[in-house]
Amino acid sequence: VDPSPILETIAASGLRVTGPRRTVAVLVASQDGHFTAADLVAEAAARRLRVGRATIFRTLDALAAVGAVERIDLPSGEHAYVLCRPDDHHHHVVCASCGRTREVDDGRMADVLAEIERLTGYRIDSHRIELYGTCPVCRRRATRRTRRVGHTGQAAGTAS
Amino acid sequence: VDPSPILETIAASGLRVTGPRRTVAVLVASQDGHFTAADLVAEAAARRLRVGRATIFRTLDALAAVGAVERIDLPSGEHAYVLCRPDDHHHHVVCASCGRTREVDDGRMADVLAEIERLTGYRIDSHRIELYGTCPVCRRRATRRTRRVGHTGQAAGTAS
DNA sequence: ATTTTTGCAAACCTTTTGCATGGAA
DNA sequence: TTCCATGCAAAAGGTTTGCAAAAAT
Repeated sequence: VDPSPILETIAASGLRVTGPRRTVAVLVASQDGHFTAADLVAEAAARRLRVGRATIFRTLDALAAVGAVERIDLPSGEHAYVLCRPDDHHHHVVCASCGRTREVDDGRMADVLAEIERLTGYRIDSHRIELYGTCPVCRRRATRRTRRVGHTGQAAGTAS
Repeated sequence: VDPSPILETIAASGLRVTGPRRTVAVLVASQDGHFTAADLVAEAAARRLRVGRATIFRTLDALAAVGAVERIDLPSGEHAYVLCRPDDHHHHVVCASCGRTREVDDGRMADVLAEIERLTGYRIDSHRIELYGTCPVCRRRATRRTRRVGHTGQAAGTAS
């Protein structure tokens, strides 16, 4: 994918567009699905792109702050990131099998939240909604395998 | 609060009810709002209850596995736990100011998820939904303070 | 010029693990 | 008596930080 939008977001936020940040943007743009800071460190090493580990962490923080990526927590508790469009409000569905994510928009979620505010008296300032499942591709694969060997697939962990 | 339900859940799950686990149950039951493993370690030390750090981590894992507590991730990325009724499906609203949590039930969330499955083709196996906001008590406090000094309160971070 | 950013390495924090001992069922 | 659970201390991760040098505006 093209890293330019990430760099534009950085520039638009008044942050400096530096060499290392370009590198991180390229790495982020080339991920497909979610990725951890460690993934980027490893891939930078593999591609012989020299960026300090601290810079990767700091850049990911900055990107999350400006909305170019979102920090998510996998059911395992690992911290991961996903690339996303900065603008509108959305959530991610994460495939437990291949890690690919897909954005879904807020939809009627807002109504549900409004009702919860009414019921509890809390003012809800922010929320974190992460959905885990199996994407169509992996599902098809799993089905095929099931037919052959009776493999039942896997269920992800947390269901809060 | 009363730690007995926690111990009963442990027993009902075929785990052993041991001294250290009783201690952890008491600590958990006395938390109000969310708490981290470190909180329990600190409080155990303060109350001069001798439990190994590893045991606290292991017991929290076990409690989460049997549904006596739920592991959540705060907007800051910290791992925390909240006490909860094991049985039915629910979510937590966490007060960003005082940390108190309140359970809300699934409600129409299930419908929303079903629609998302339809739209994306993903099969959703599990989800993690955490809501952050301000509870009625803190909200009142914040308002009072605002009137006096123009304090604007705080917004939590992540809004996925 | 000025201010931000980087890289490195060390520091920090949280969580896990090996293993011998102790305790529940 | 037989496993399961504990404690300790060490190890393992993951993330942050201080600081001098380098780069961006």
